[in-house]
Parts: sequence; C-alpha cells; structure tokens
Amino acid sequence: MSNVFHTLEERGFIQQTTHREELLELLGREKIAFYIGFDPTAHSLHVGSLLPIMAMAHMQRAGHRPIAIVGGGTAMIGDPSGKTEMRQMMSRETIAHNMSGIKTQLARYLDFSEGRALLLDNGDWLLPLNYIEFLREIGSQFSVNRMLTAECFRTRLERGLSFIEFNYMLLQSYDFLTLYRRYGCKLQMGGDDQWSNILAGADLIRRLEQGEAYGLTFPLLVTSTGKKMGKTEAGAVWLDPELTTPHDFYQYWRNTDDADVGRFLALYTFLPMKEVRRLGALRDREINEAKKILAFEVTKLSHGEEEAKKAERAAEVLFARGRTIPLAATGPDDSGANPAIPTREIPRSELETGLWILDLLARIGLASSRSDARRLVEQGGVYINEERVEDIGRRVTLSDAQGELISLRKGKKDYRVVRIV
RNA sequence: GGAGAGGUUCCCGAGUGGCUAAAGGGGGCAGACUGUAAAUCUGUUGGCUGGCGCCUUCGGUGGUUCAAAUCCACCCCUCUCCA
Repeated sequence: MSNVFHTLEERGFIQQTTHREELLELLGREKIAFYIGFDPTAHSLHVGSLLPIMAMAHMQRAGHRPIAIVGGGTAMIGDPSGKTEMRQMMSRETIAHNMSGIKTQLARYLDFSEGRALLLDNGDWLLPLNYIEFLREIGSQFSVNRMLTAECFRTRLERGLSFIEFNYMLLQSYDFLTLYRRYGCKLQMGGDDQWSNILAGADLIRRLEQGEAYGLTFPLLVTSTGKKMGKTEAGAVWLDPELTTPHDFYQYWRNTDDADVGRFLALYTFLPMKEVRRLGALRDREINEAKKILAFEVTKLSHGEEEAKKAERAAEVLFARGRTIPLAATGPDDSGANPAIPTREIPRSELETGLWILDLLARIGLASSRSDARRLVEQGGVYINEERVEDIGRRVTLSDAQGELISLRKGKKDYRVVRIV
C-alpha cells in the first residue's frame, strides 16, 4: 500500500517536516492520531482553510484519525505569528457559535462517525489552567532566549509584542501535549507560519514524555500573482453557501491564474495525479478546460454535486459567446431567471412611471451610491439587456422588460435581474 | 515615572494658514486588448447635483482667524529612548 506521506508530498502539501524519515516510517506502520488547529474567528471557514482540510481528508482516507482543534482557548490570546497587530480577543459565546458552523463544514470532508474524527475546543483544557502549576510544568521547559530567536517573534520584536501574545507558543505546545496524552496524538500539522509553534510542541512532548511527536507544515499559498488564497476584492471566499454562493465559489476557482491550475488541482481535488498532470500541462485557450474541471470538482466537494452542476450550467449561459441575454434557458426557476444571478424585485407601478438608471443601479446594489452609478454609466460600464447605457438620464421602464424580467450588467461579470412584481 | 516622535481620505504616504476633496504609490472599479486568466494601456476612485455649485472629511473637544488638515489649549491613542 502506498504511504500517505508520499501522497501528500506528491500533491504538494508538504513544506517542512520534523524527522522526515521517522515520520514517513511511522505513517506507513501505524494508524495515528494527528491534529490541526482552526481559527474560530468566524462562523464559517474560508478557502484558506481548504488546504489543511484536504490534508486531513487524505490522512483519514489512509486510515489515520484527524483531530480538528478549534482554538477556543488560544483565540482568547491571539497568535502573534507574522501579524503586525495584536489580534482582537473573542468571547466564549462567539467562539462557541463559530465552532458549530465550522463543524458542519468539516463534516463535508471528514467522517466524524464513531469517533473517526474529532472536533475539540482547546478552551476545555486551557481555561481551567492554574497559572502557577502551568508555569512550573510547562513554563520551566521553555527558554526565553531560544524563543526570541524564533522567526515568528522577530518582526514583532520590532513593533512590540505583548506578554499575552508571547505566551501563545506555550499554549499551543500545551495543546499538542494534551492531545498526545489523551489521544496519543503524534503529529501536528499546520501552515508554515506555525512552524515554530509546532516545533515547540513536539519538543515539549519529547522532553516531558520522552514521546514520539512530529510536525509537518503546509506551504503558505499565495496565487502566482501574489494574492493571498481565498481573498478577492469582495473579501474572503467562504465555505458557507450563505456567505459565498456556490456560483461565486465556482467562479472563484474558474478564474484561477493559469500558472496555478496544476498546483490547485493537486491540492484541492482528489483527481488522480496522472489526470492532474495532464490537465495542468494544457496551455493557452485549452487550459480553460482544466479550470472548469477544477471549479467543478472543488465546488462539488464543498457544496455537493447538485450545486456544482448548477453553477457550471449557469456559467455556460452567462459566458456563452455572443452574449445573449442571460435570463432564460437555465435553471429550475420557473420564472426563467437564471438562479446564479441575484434577483431584485421592483413593483410594476414604479416601472410604469419609470426609474432613473442611476437610482436603479444604486438600489439593486450594482453601485454603492448615485455618484458611483454616475461614474459607471459615464465610463460605459452599464448594460441593460446587454445593451450599453449611453445616457445618464436614461429611464428604465416596462418597455425594457423581457417578460417579467430586466437584465442589468455592470462590467464584465456582475449581473443582476430585476423581477417585476 | 521622565524625554522625544507621531495619529491624513480603503492602505502606505505627502501636505504646516487660502490655489486642498487634499500630491504620489498601492489596492478597487470601469474601458481597450483577451481565453470568464495574467500582463499591458486609458479613465476613474467622499456624498448630493442635468449643470453652476453645495455639503461632509485630515485622532477628539474647544479656541484664534475673513479663512485651518495646517496656528493655540486640553484630552485620547500609538511608537522610540531612558528609569
């Protein structure tokens, strides 16, 4: 049987590991418990968390047992790594609320039945800690001199680092130790910015328990253009369909930079590597095929096949060449509206009178204000039923309706449907 | 606790009495090109207005002045050095 380590390595998940050979051997020999921490800073995870999730899924498929830690305790501290600012601290209630959302999302990728995977809140063991005891047991194991040399504190030393943040490393190490003691957890994985923290945890276990403990980090992904993964102009791309619709989610992947397609297929889908390599090798126009597959596969994993198909169909209509008015022709919506396009309702009576285009744009969210709408129209970025609006004083009336609908577009991709009611 | 530096529009950063809705860069948005990509080029980027123009904005509050982001007072916050 192949070793997950090789799978992870081949697919590009591994940035650094401790004791490479030992870890490789361990993963081939035993089914181990391992853990990854997630940020409970929002009710939903976003695309940035997808990489660790996929890694967990691969591990679980190979028979290992994933433990997802939601940092309820550490979130109350704030990880200083890399960040220039001290992080906002969170209340327990917020954290509990966020955890529930995160669990449902993880469950799409991991099998939580019969304890095959666990989701834990480190607040459970961190909050009851006794300061003196903690200092004596854990604090005594850490050398401040050594900590100060860690990369993650470097930048912060210039800008200032509060004592509470300085302690983050100890707490995360204590997490690892606790999981080792309770669940026999031998491996911590995380983003490469966690390397120092992970190392410290593994060291702590080795020192205190003379145990086997390993660390593995993932590459910190930025796109070829240097953007952070999962961030768009509009903000984060969330896994929660309420926050980012499956259609937008699909579009995010569909618009992957050429240079990233191969890498992303390997990381974010389960397609066999042979196929990944073939698709990643496509060039120019042809690579669009690979992007479609990437978008479909990733959407399917997060939102199910049904939604992925819908998003795919919607995209075909929206971006079909020749640019037909993208209202009808798709989707189960019997009014003929394309379900991928956000719809706004406007009473018939208002259209009988007619609406100024500027007012309409602001009202349906295509422009943030009338001034913004004005700029858009002046620059030729607004279309009604695929016809460019030339006149700032344009009125929109019933005569613009196609059936019960009017199609509005801003720029290349931003559609809105007005439904007359 | 003492000494100093600083808080400007989404971000960085210029501006030290009127010509400043505020240089420049980044980012965003739109247009051209194109492959729903990237790169590039152009325009634009507080609000209201058909337009003249009007209104709000430079940490907070109050003051000086015909006129303040710019001067004064007090306050809040951040950073650096010393203890």
